[in-house]
Amino acid sequence: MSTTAPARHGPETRHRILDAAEALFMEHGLDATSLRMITTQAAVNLAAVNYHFGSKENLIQEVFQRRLVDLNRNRLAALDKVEREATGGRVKPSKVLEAFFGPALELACDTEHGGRTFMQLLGRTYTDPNAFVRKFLAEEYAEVLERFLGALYQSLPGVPHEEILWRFHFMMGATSYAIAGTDALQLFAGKFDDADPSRLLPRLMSFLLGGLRAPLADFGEVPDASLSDGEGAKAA
Amino acid sequence: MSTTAPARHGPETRHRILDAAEALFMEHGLDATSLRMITTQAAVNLAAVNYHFGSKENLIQEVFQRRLVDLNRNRLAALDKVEREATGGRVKPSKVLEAFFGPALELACDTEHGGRTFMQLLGRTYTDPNAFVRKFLAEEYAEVLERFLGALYQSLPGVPHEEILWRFHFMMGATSYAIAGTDALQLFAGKFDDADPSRLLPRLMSFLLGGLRAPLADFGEVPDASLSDGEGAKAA
DNA sequence: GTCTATAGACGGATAGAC
DNA sequence: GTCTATCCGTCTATAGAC
Repeated sequence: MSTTAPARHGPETRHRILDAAEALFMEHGLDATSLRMITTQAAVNLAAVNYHFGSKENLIQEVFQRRLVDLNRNRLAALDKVEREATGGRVKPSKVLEAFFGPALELACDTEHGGRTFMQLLGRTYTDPNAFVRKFLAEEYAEVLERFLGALYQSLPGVPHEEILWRFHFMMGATSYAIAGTDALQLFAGKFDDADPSRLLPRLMSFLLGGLRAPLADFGEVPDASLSDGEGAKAA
Repeated sequence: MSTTAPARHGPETRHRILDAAEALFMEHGLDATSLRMITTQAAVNLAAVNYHFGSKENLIQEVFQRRLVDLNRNRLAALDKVEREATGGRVKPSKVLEAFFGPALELACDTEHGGRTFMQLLGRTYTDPNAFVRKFLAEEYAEVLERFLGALYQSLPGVPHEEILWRFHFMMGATSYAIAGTDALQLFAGKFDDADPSRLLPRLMSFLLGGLRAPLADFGEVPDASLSDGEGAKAA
């Protein structure tokens, strides 16, 4: 076919390893997934992992980076768009939320190419005890978080930044659980009539916006207007 | 001292193992914590774990049960009280939330006797990939969940049960992250001026109530009154 | 680039003396 | 109840032939 005897599965092997690792990490967790499980499922040789990635830690890192780079780029692009189209320079909090959580939920709806699997994995990894993983995720998120927090500060003038920080934290928690736990967690097993992730977006957005704009607990002097959006939570 | 040469550390050894296990499970995760790490920290012999608990799985189970039994009993007692004191048989949603999340946050404030450690551990364990752990937690929660969901259904008449289910899911997610992630997660590292868990309660309650009572995304025909509490979120 | 074989460390669990 | 010593399995990573 080609010039010289080609390497049988050059870049293909890498992808198969990454795909298998992603699925198994989701199913069993980072720690409990061995390289042997990964290479078996990927139908490649055990040594291929260390050849292509050097170590399990590097493999983990690449599994996350592969998807996170796109996801966070989409988020920043969405925020750019929202800020460009803001009427009178005033960005609505709901628009900021949609720019951040929308792309994540969109990815979580992709059951065809593993996007859903990845988002479930990501959600539970935020609280992974492994220090290396947490540090890596924090670095990967630093820029996006900075941008979105800044946008929220501006869109909610008069609200203490610390309060916004907390609520953003709460919102990430609610979202992560909603994605990671829908069919993984057994607490609500059999209770959801409808686990379709595409119907999650409007539900979640409504909840998040309600929480974000709730009356402040300790700062009664802040006028309600600064917490308002000008419109109610709306379906997508 | 006593009659015959007594067993040197009868029940004490059990407690030391449980305490050490709790702390180490929190710090490193269930999987990454070896029995050797536990027995070293507890200053007991390696074989003591299998003597007292039979297996690592049983040890894990007892670590959780020890605290969960009390926590869930407190929750049910708080709900009983709320239902007894309800004016006109109508229980406010905010009271139901306080009965469920109040005892959890109270325990999370106990830094003296490991309550905080346990709640951080519990928060991340909800999404643990280990099927055994998830199944066990689900069973431990079944009764409480049933009772609280029923109370919420009654306190929010006209709101579809499925919607309440989802919002309860969101609320548990927000709470778990708030507790588990405050100093474990690095995403917001250095950003919180005040990580004092005792100040978390009013912040979180306000957020949760705002989310629970947010306008419904898909069911615009429900009157606002059914989502209202009669009072705003209030500080603790 | 792919493979086999194995090194070297660590895991949970147990047998049996005390 | 406590301890030492050990079995046996699995893990990551690597060396070296092809």
